Amino acid sequence: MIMTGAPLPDALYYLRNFQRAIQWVVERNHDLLSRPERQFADQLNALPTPAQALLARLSMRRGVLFRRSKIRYAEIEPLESALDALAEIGWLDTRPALTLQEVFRLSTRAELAQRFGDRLSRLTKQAAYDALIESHAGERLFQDWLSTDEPVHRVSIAPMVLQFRLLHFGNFYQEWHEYTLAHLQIFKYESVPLDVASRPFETREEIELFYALYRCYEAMSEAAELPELIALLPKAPAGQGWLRRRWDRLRYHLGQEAERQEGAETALEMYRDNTQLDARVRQVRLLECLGRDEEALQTAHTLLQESFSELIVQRVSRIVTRLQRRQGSKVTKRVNQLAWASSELGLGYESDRRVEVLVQEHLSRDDAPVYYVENSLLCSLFGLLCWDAIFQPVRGAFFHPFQSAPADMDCPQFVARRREAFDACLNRLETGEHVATILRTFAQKYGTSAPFVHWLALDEPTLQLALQCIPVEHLKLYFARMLDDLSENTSGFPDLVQFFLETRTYRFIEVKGPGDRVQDNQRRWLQFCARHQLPMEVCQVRWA
DNA sequence: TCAACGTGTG
DNA sequence: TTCACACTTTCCA
DNA sequence: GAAAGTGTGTCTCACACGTTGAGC
Ligand SMILES: [Mn+2]
Ligand SMILES: [Mn+2]
Repeated sequence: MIMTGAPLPDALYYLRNFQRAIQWVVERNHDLLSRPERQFADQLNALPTPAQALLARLSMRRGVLFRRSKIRYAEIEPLESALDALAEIGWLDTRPALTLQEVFRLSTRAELAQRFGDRLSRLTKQAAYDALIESHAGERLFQDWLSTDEPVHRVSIAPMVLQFRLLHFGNFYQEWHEYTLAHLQIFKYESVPLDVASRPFETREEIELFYALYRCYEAMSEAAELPELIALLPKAPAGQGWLRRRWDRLRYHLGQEAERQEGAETALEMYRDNTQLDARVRQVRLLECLGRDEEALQTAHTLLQESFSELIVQRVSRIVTRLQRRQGSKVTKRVNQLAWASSELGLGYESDRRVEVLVQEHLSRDDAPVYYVENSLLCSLFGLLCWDAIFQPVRGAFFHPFQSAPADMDCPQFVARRREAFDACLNRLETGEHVATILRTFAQKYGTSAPFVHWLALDEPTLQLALQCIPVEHLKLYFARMLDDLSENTSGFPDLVQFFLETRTYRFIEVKGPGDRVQDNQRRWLQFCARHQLPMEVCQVRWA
């Protein structure tokens, strides 16, 4: 009997997490699960604990093939019976046939050299593989490839485990480790109430669609040919949810790939009726490049009528101006462009330091410190103030405990769906509660993964200073514009901010070295600030 | 021999 | 699983 | 000035341990 005072650490912590995750999926997807999927969950429960633990362990490792000598866990004993239990129900193939490639992945150079000759030791593993693959096609047992007694096992149930992972997280990039990492507070997530109706997929078709989109993306990253990619593109999804946006994004990328592969017509097909505005702009641009001016103008005007986005106006009117000039017709006058403040500064060139830092040091004074913040300051203030709105438990937005953002963040209706909550947050600017709210959220949620908030870029004193020096009227203007379009207006903030302690004022400074120019999103902020008399200026640096 | 890299772990 | 920004070249009016 | 392509610094969990491959 062990009489130690300290509680023993749970050696099977990972199994508890694995079981909890599987259970999570079963509870929420009763109507969606196929018979084999339900059977998997039941069979898992029925397995002896060591066998369950072994499957959990192997599922968290990379790949599906493991050498017997690499499977060894202090808490899983006897290992043989755990292996047998998994093999018995067909979840583990104890004698899989392997390709040469798989053998290479599983073996060290020394072992391969012993089998294939010493000349291999002068080559890299990859070069040796390339030399051998011609003469060593086909599949064989590991013991037949190398002269060894050691077996290799394949986790043949892996696709099922992957399916449950997808049904749990709604993506492929999060893994079972999330449970451990969150438990250890290495990853911190906001806790949002989740009921049994919270799940990433509503229909079987949506699940299939996700796989299809994934396969198509994979093929694209492996530089597949255009016809193959188009064949992999699934049909338009029925709904308008997050999968539709992913589908449109995929089509946008496919269009770009098509342009690279000289498939202009295919590209146009991808951009047409695309709900991603990027794609529509690209459609106009491509028509312009093809010399189809009438179509381009037509599409441009439709787009400008449909969209109130400044980014669209900015990019499309540039194209329209060129088209009109080319056609010899009258060029529609641009709306008056307001000028922003701009100054010049001569500095000594230092190759090893960024120009932003040079300007920061040059301008910084004891009573007027300068910080290099770019987007981090205003975005963080916004994220901290609107924390409750962002993490409001809107139906369908949260479906597992490890989300750093609501699932519909990139949806155009994101703000509209939470209008009241956002208004309530912004209203704190009216009542003066915003300072307390921001500081409290900073202290309480520090490190919690969240959109807009850059924890490491800020500390409390800087936050305090910013809130003292930036008038609340200004914050209202900045935040209102950000809320107008979160995807377009949460970048492009200037490099530097300077706080004047005596007067409790501030200014933003965008640094431009020689050869650098104001970008589109920076220009939009500069114009907005010029229009509302907000202190944002450009500092042109020349090497003196 | 050793730095760089990959993998597994809590 | 990027993303935002800077830096570069090229083309055009 | 505009467009397109490329590069860079960020995101990095920290740590232990084994493997790899180039230089000695
Ligand atoms: Mn910058
Ligand atoms: Mn800059």
